[in-house]
Amino acid sequence: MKIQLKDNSILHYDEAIRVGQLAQDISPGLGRAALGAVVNDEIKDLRYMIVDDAEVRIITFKDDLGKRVFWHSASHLLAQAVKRLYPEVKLAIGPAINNGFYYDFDKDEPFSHDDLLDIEGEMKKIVQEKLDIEYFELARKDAIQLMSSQGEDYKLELINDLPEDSVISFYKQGEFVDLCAGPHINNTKELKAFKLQSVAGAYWRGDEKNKMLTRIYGIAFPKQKELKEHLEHIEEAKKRDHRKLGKELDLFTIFDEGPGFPVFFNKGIILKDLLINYWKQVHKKHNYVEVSTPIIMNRSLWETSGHWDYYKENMYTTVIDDEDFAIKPMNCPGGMLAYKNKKHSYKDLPIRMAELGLVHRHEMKGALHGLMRVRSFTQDDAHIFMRREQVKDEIIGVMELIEEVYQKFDFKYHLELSTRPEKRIGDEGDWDLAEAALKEAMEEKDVDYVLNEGDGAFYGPKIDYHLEDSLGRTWQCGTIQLDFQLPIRFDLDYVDSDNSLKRPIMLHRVVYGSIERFLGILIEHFGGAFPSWLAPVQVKILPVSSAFNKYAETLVEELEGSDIRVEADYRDERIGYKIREAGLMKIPYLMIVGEKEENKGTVSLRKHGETKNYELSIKDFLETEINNMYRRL
RNA sequence: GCUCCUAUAGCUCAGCUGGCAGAGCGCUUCACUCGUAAUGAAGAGGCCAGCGGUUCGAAUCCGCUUAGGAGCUCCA
Repeated sequence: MKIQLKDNSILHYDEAIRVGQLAQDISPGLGRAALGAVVNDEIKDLRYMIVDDAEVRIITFKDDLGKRVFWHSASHLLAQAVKRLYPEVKLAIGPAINNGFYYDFDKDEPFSHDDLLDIEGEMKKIVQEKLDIEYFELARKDAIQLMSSQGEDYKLELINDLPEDSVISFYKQGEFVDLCAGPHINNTKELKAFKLQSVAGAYWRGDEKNKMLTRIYGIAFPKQKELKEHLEHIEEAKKRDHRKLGKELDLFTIFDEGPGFPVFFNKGIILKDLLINYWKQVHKKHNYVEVSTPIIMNRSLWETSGHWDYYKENMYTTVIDDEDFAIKPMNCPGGMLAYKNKKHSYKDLPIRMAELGLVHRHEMKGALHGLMRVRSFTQDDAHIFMRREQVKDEIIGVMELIEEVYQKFDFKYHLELSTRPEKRIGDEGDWDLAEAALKEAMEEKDVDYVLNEGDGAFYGPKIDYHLEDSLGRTWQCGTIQLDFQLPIRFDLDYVDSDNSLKRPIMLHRVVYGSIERFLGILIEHFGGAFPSWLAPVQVKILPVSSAFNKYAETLVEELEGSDIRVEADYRDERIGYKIREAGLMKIPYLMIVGEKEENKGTVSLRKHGETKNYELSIKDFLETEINNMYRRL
């Protein structure tokens, strides 16, 4: 007997029986429950069946939901093993995440590396025991009794927070029972390949006022081969780490003498300058004007802006002539002064006032991360002052600018919209207007976004652009934030057509976010092998022996005359050695020159990542390669 | 800031249960004048992150500090 499902998948007899049986057990109140993992003979792929109300769907490990189900079950496997080895440990929560799963435990002594190996061993045993993973429900009273009998205080807290009428569901495998909404795979035997990766601290319910629990992270796959590939992929990704490449490629470093304060070397500065030049070009095109405001300003400015009261622990302060001063953590107050410097007409708006501003913030030391999170960075800021009816178009304009820049670098990114938080200022009408403007802008641009309800700044809602690093961690770079607070605090105005004074609406926005963070992303994105327009050294000339150094010098001059960033390696080293070294520095173009080339007035061109050689003249090189390169600009 | 882990030559790392500080790369010098990813030889280079403790004796064990890493929290 076979059953045909909605998506035309075929189930075999015993699987179908199981579907029928389990479907009966599912309570109507349950959103969905996993019915089990089966191996489809034809597709040879691990599959699960999910009942979504009445609809039966089949998902596989390839689906995002399939992965989450699988990893969630792996987290239960982890918890079961931990409870067997350490019965005194209390369980907190154990969800699937984007790349694996974790489980939070409350344990007096932290887990050591060896403990992880023991736990993995116990997990393997449980897999071999082939325990069915069973679903059941309890009335609130019984659920509380069960969890308190097991001393699971955290689970009790979770149950108590569930709404009165909600179904309280559990999953059971062997002796192990866990409060859980599911779904899960149906038997521990499917969890064939897993690895516990790390131990970390994490606050209970993500609140730093709560107790810090011990979190174990892990990853699991249906097949050993997939696990191996995944772990290899991580190792490869680590080679692209911008901190490692920053050192290897001589771009930047961070000395112990200045934690969080990066030091850029010449090649890093070239990259920064290229980013800045491109930025200026794009902003000019989009009709921005540029200003520059001081790094240090007095206390009264920061009191007006509110930073002195609300942001003080992140600010570096000093005393000059007995007066308090602060080093700016943000550029906006300076921008407000620049706007206020003269009266504005409604005809002047929108004013798009850009500033590459160096800001300093006293970030917590544990938050620092290479160039991604530093204490001193350059924001590619701009403040747009506009009339009410210009808001949506200005937002769209900024979105288009950000897209233009990110596309140039082929970046993968996603958008997040954060709306009004509980603690906020300003009247509801302004919030309505602002949120509507952001939403409309995104709808008009037809972009997907993640909605973070209640996650906006206290002064206004925002759109954030998140970019991925080599390990898939995302970093907020671009942001568009509406702000009602500062125009009021600084009493900004413009003269409207009826000669009345009106308050402009302001938005803050950054495209790169910070030059430093963006550069970090950029380094990891290209793995240090920058496209030729960005490479700090574009061409390296390698004479085969010192007899050809003279010829190399003439080539250097010729290329420099065409504004190519060029170096030559005049050392008495073998050509193979020079090529290897230049290759490790990921220089896009190597020009090898010896007797043959000198006689013909050519070079032997070798492109990064290729072993082929092209013999051509500098003139041809400039006309083909370099023209191509700048055509992409 | 919190939890766990880490710190040995410029870089990457070895150094077992405490007993004279090691390698490769890089650097310097010499020889080779070289044809597409490492020429050979010699040499210099270390208060084993810092401070304290245990010990006859500490790179090694313990504590504190500093810095780094994985997360959490917070943020561009």
